[in-house]
Amino acid sequence: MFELLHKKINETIDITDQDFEHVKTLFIPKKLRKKRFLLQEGDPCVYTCFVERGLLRSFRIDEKGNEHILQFGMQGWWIADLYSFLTGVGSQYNIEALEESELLLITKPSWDTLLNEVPALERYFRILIQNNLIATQNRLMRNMTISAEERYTKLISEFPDISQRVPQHMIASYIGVTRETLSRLRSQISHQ
Amino acid sequence: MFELLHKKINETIDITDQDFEHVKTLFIPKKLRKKRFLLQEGDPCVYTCFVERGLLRSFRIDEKGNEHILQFGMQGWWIADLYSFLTGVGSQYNIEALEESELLLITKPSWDTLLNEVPALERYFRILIQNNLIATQNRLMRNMTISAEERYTKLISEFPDISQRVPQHMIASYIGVTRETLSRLRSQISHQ
DNA sequence: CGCCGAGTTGAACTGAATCAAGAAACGTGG
DNA sequence: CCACGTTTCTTGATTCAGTTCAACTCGGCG
Repeated sequence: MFELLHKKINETIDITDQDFEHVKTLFIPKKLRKKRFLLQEGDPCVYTCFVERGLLRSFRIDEKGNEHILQFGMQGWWIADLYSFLTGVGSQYNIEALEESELLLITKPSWDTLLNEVPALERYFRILIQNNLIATQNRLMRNMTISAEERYTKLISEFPDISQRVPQHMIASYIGVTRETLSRLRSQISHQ
Repeated sequence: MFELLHKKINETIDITDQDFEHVKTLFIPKKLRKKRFLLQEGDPCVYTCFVERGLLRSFRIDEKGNEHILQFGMQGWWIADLYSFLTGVGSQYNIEALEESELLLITKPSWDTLLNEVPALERYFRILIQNNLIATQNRLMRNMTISAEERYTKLISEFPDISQRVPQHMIASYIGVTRETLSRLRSQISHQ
């Protein structure tokens, strides 16, 4: 259950087996079935979630009822409503399993404990968040500079398996267009 | 020169005077005049920059020659091309002073040294980057969910002084519209 | 004085949204 | 294992927010 988390942490920092044993005690393993929610809009985000296996998404629903996907959480990634997790206020996002998933959850108090007791993890999380920030900045700039078609083709070339695992209307709402528009873009692309 | 940095660090972590004296030795103070560049697209981003006083912006120029602003760097904020700084590859962004500014610069080797010698700063930077990530995610979602007019009015209400300090065409390129569009939105707003 | 960057305004255009309808794929219960 | 309802995807017609191109004004500064 903890293999992937152990591997991921070891990729960025050195962690002793003893420290990792301590890490284990603070996480709550959870299986989540497809279409089940880990977090509903309005509820405080009690857990930060590491995805050992499966696939989740975090998304928001606007006034018109349209979904907007902030993030896909694939194996080895973290997913949460960060602001809600840190402050305890009601969440702006929903988090839902797109596949049957195995998760490792940690509460804010446990996370604080963990960072104090295993200070080396500060660096792990700093680098994790740093990479996430870089990726989010890139996505933001892409949304401002390139067309919907380019955003689609780049996404597919970077995450080829996404089109097998995620329904098209969700890919549309990730790149920031309607399902109809993405459908038309795809048919254009296939007719060269 | 280091007052604001000291204050900012002290707001998030406890740092001894001795440690802060050490911090001081690793930064390079620099004054940058209006319209001068700290970083040009293509050059590696050698420094991460703390803004003691003044105002900078980081931006990209697309194939059509349009500017897109990633970030404004106000007093007390950090600014850099993070990816270039961390990896050493050529930068995607330009960084330019919008006002006469006083900066504190640190190189990657010095920053690495700093984090190893003053481990408490890992937490400071983790939290700094965390807040930046939250803000960037919010901006991304706003771009996908609300109209240009709303993005403008929200920006102005959150940073009221921005409209005094930054020319309108840069505000336009920050919210992701052309200068003409922003000009029209503003005249609509003023005629209720 | 003349020039340049910043802002405004108008007209034509366009990429994407919206509204509407139907076809295909899926999965759940009987 | 089939039947039915739901979700997903497609296609067409229309509308709309924002872009593009072009011309003009204003203020500051060398």
